[in-house]
Amino acid sequence: MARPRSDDKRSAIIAAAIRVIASEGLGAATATIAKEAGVSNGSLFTYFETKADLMNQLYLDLKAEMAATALEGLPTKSSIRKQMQYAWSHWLRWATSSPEKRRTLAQLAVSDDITPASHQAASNAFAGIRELLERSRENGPMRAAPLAFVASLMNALAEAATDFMIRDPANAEEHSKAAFNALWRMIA
Amino acid sequence: MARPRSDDKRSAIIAAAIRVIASEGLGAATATIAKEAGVSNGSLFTYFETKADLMNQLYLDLKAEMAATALEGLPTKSSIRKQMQYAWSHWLRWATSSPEKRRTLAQLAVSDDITPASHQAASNAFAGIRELLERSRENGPMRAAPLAFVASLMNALAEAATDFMIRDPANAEEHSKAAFNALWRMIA
DNA sequence: CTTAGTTGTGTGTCTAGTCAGTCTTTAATT
DNA sequence: AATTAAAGACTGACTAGACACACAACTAAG
Repeated sequence: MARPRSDDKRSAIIAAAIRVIASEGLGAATATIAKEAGVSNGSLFTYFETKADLMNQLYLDLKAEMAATALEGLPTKSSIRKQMQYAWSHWLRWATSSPEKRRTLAQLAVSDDITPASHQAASNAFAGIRELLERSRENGPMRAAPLAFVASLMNALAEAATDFMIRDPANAEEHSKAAFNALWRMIA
Repeated sequence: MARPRSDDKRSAIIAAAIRVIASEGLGAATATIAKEAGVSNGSLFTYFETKADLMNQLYLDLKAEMAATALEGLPTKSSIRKQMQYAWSHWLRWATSSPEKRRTLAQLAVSDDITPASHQAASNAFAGIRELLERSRENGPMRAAPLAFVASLMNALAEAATDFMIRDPANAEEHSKAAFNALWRMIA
């Protein structure tokens, strides 16, 4: 061993990438990200082998943070509906209150250099939410559909609701509730 | 007047762009698109001032085609539910049977160089579908929500269902129906 | 004193858009 | 119908700039 890598620097690069990609899109230069993070161009590549590698790790970090936030403090003793509602509102609150993270995540989600493995891993991070969903729909009209299908629909609703909330922040809370009720009608 | 521009060439460029962007993403070089279209590098720029201009026109063309396909042959005498179901199935059928167009459209939809004006124009192309939606929800639980909000949710469901249908073509028809029923429960 | 992180300049590659010269079409004139 | 002139589309080599990543020199940790 010799000089160790610094977690701070890794975080700084990730944080910088979020800001820069949110404002410039995926075409953002690694040099710009490095500068924003306060490290040299070259150092970025000791923490991330390639730009694509950075993108993939960033994608995972954000997805994991999103899922964790949704489930943090979940009232596991309450009814399944209450639990789902809790996760939903925390999920959308995270997304609307971190617009840069959300913007960046949206870009990454459709990027060609996120590998299938990363998409898979991201989906695993959502296991907790999928479990809630499974219990929510178990007696509902979609009980026979593939869970992954129902999860896609839920995810799509969350994305769309978030977009709308960001565009119309004054009524954000209302939109969140309306979308949850819509989801519940759909699955339960 | 002198030598007129050829509609064929414009179409060839648009068609080539669909193919190339579907396979290489938005980073595709204009030279690649021109070659695929069988025109010279330079000619592309007599039909489209800039690459961004090409992207915007392509986006509009695709959105318009999608909306037109959904409403083509609409049984205007039938119940509103039947009409909506008709539009829904045609919409999803177009998207699943033109995977390159769909892939390209998905890329463009989140691209930074689609102008707000283009997004606006694309939304106008959906006026017919929005009208169906308005009538569908007029006595339903979302009657008080902004129509644009409900439209976003519907659009999100359509996108998600399409993705799933492409990944699991054997059960495509089933997924389409399941998603429509989900939509209907949500709004009507 | 060895190992490995750090730096920033360097480099090879790639790309959007340009341009000088050429070719095609249309319209006017004979 | 034949000739001519003007407009402007067509071409592909070219340019100017950007970018991901390599590297040689240097520095800090153990």
